Amino acid sequence: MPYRPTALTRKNAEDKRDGLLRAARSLVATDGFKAATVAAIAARCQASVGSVYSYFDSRDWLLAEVFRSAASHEIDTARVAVSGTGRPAPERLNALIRTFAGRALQGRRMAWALLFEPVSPAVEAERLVYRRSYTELSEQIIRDGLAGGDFVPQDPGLAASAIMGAISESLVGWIRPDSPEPTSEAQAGALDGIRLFCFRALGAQDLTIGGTR
Amino acid sequence: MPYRPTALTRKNAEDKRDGLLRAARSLVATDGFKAATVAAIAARCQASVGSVYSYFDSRDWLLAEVFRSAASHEIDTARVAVSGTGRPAPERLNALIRTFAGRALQGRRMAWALLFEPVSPAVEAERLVYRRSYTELSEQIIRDGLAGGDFVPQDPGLAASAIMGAISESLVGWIRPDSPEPTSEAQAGALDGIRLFCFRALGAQDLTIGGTR
DNA sequence: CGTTGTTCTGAACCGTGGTTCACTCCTTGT
DNA sequence: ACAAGGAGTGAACCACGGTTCAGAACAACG
Repeated sequence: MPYRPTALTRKNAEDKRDGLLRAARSLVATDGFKAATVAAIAARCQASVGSVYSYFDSRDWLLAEVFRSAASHEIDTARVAVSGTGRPAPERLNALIRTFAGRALQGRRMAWALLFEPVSPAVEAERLVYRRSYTELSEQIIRDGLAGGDFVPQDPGLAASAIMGAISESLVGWIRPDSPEPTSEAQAGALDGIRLFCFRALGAQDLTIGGTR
Repeated sequence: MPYRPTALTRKNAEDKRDGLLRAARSLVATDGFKAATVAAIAARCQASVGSVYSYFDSRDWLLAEVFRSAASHEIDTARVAVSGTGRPAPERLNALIRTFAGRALQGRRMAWALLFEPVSPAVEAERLVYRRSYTELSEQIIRDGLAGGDFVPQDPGLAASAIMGAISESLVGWIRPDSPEPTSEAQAGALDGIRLFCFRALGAQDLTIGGTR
């Protein structure tokens, strides 16, 4: 029954919307999509459940937007890391692996949410484009490497999928919600193992190209 | 209100239980765990919802048992396919890939259910041991191959995970519920691509060892 | 047949969390 | 001041499917 909003009209509507979005995102980053109930999101903003629905059509849309924003941030980061068509493909692939796996190990809960947590179909659709973006990034690098003779001939699409799968599966043990925080040595070791695995799989001649650093 | 059971007392209790299990399994094989509601399972056996609970403690347990039985059948098949400690590791790895991927492409809906469909935590726990079994199978082969000098030195655990991930991810596009049935040529092509990818990743010298057939 | 014990039945119940909407509170215009 | 209108509120609503349980249906036995 109290009415608290401190001098904000629809001028601040965008702010409010962003606030809800940020609240939801923070909940997801901490405890996954499951925990981002409408009630919890509203509570974070001292808002009411009902008001959420004046900014979003449904919880699904809200969460889809959260996913989209978080995912596109990840993708953008990766895209920057692998950019530079002139750079050697192995080096760029290494950058992709380092960025993808490194960031996942940093923000484990969010990575889990983005990659593995069961979500509603609406959010799953976003995940599909997210994964596909990564795979396409990888595929382009492989194509370039193929053209430059860095890798042995193969189907770039299949290779890209397999590589993303290999990385994901290697990661899943580390970022599973109830798994203990890995030591940084363990992380480095895993990361290097993944890199070697992928480089060998692609048939890169020099496994140290675009090496550890 | 009618009472239909045709002359069956608790002597046939096991049969009835099996019937429910089989009904559930068939529903899962057709439409996934989601579709295996208690009501649907009961209906398949001309049983009532309530009677299901005289054979199973809960739906979760029932589905966990369905998962266990289906999964262990898969694992057993794979175990047989890769058996023979004397056989060369590359050949055994190839058998694993062929069995795993081939069977998944055969029974796509069931493979989807076992590998990817979102399920309750109780069933997810079963999935964990299922995946782990496959990974261990793969890991053992890699260890043997390492000992025999078939593969280049590497962490067998990491390699096993990565390989399972590579296979799974390469498969997911083909067995996703709404994806079209792939032609057998496409299947063969994908399978061969996966095999080459894995062999290269492990650093097998002769990629044709344990080859297409 | 009655009695007793067992199994089956399915409508009602329940927990959960997204969604709605009649109402309240505040701001703005006159 | 007061009316109009927009924003916020949260309890009630709803959908869904798993779970329960009081009673019906049946078989076995005397």
